[in-house]
Amino acid sequence: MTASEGKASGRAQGAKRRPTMADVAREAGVNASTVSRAMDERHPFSRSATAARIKEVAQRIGYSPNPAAASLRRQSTRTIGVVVSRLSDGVMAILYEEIAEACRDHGLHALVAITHDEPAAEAVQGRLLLDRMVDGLVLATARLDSESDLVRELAARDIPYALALRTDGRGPASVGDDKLGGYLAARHLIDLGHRRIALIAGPPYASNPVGRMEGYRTALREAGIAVDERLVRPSEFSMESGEQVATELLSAMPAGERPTAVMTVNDNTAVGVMAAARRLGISIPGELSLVGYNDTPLAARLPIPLTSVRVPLREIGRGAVDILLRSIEGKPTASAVYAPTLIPRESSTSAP
Amino acid sequence: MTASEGKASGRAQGAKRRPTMADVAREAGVNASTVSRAMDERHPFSRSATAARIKEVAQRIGYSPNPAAASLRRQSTRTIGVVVSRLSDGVMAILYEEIAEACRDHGLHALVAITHDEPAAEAVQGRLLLDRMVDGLVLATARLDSESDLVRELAARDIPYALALRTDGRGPASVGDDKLGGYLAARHLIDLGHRRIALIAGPPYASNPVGRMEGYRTALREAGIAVDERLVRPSEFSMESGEQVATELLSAMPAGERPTAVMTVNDNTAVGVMAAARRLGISIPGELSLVGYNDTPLAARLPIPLTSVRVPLREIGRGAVDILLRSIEGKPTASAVYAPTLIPRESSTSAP
DNA sequence: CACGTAAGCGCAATCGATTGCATAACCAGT
DNA sequence: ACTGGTTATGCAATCGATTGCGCTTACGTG
Repeated sequence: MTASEGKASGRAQGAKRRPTMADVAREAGVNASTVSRAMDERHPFSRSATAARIKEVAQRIGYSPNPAAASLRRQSTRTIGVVVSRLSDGVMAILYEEIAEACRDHGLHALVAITHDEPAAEAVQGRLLLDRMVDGLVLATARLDSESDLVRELAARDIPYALALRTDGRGPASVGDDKLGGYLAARHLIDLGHRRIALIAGPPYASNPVGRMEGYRTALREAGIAVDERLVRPSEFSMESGEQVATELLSAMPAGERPTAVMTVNDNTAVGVMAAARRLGISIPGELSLVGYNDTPLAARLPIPLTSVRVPLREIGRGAVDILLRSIEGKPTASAVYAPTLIPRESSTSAP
Repeated sequence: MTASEGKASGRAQGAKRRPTMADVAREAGVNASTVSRAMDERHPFSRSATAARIKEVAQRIGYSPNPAAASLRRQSTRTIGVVVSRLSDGVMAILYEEIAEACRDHGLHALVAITHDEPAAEAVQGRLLLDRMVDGLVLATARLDSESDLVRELAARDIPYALALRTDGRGPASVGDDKLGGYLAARHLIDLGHRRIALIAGPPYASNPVGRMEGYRTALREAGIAVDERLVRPSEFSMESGEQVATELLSAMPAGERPTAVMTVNDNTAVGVMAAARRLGISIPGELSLVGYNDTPLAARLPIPLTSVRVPLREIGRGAVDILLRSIEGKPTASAVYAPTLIPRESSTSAP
């Protein structure tokens, strides 16, 4: 406890009540409404001499506005909600960090809610955020299969929202170009001379695997390679699932027909493939080239550095916030698609 | 846009104004204050027949309380702030998820703020949270070296807080038993017959590396092994740093004196060691046993599954919230320490 | 010099929930 | 029937910032 400094405002009470706008007003000899206007950067008055003096007083007595009071009166919290499946997923975590930073740049705050990948939790968490009076939502949990209850509710209640990272094929979305990413990965392997290229594709309800598969098919078609459907496998996003699917793929196939390359829906799955390959005694990249997706920090540092497709999460996050802001301001919105980049590393090499 | 459904409450105005307590009161034929009491679960009246009827009405017209108004009047937001270094760090992300869930169980909300490991950002982010009127803070950014500006300010302004995961050696903290964890890891390697055990220890400003090193020293002393200080190296927490330090450690040493085992401050660092070993042609676990820390999901799925020390993040997170709640309620607080567990996997085996 | 216009600023209402105080209703005990 | 004691509920003030309305002042122009 520092020795009690003589507070400039000579109030007797020793209590540490948080100063309010009225305190600033009294101290500056103006009305509270003037203080309010002085503090509001969007107001031209806030750049006048009086405003400067008021801000100086505010600074001195340690005033900061009470957001509850402002939200109540303004009927807007300057806060948006972000719904993600989980933060322990590196991609989601980075996406959220970018969204939060973009918000700060726009003078907004962000609240996260987590669904743990349970589809029913989306609506629950979304409503929880709406109860907190958020001005809009960013959803990173969109699915292609069922129309989301939450999205329907948002549309019905006319609440602004934006989809990020994944799309439901309808709403305004900020996403990576999965078709291009899938194409780049496949094309990379084709250029290295591979002809038997497997795809571990992820679940069909997510837009990303679907787009990436399309890109894969396009690249193969372009190169005159017929797609062997046995080499295209669905999976979950996890390492476990990747390992399991890869084990099936690599073991249950006559030696000659075994793929010489695998591309996966994400880096986690690729790690699973590495584990499976090691267990089966298949060397990477000697006998099997491998390409992941997302270029998570892990990819570059794996014992065998992983070729991966880098997704511009920063742009996707900022794009989602931009869409949402336009929507909040009542302007028309359009989806945005950002191009990924292939990062070649040691896990992919020329076909044997 | 779905066709406008006739809202149950027969108000004429087509606008979709959010119903307020006054609406519920009118509909139920009581005063707003009665509605307030009926909704407050801590109030005995909320379990009466009238209360049930009021809640039914609230449900029907789709009322949910406006938290801004409640916070303003109550002078408490029922929200706590959580300061972490980054969410893209798996351990921090899980910790935050657990804290958020613990909060929900207590009817609280959680707000995250991110410092990106910049010491100066802690105070900035903390103040931002305080400006939002959070009722308390959980800090996962404690350092041993400098006394934190933020902690000093919290103490001075008498604002409840709890440290999580890391401690500054002073404030109330909820942490894992790093001394025990370090001991378990070292003991495991000693039991496998290793005598030359290196430690990549992490930076000295964080409490965890320091504790783990202590445990390491205790285990070695107990086994009658003199600590070779050349084998104890500081590092950052990153994979990059792990790889660099491991490269120095493993290459700049006469063959006979090279360690037969390495334990690291976390799994990331261990991945870096794997990369370094592979580059130097040292096989794991054949020539070098490796033990990580934190048991991140990655550890089990690495090409060579990593022996690691599992930290009870759930308990640590909940413990931090418990401490904070007690502090908010004005009760005395005490630090809590939770025991970790060693999870043996393939990366550690008998000494050559 | 008078008048029009705009900027500066005060007044008071307002946002929606909570809570101290007061009144009314009700119950049991004697 | 009366009294002391709950319990249910209404009334009105309150939390702190915002904002429409309108008065005052300053400045520029013909």
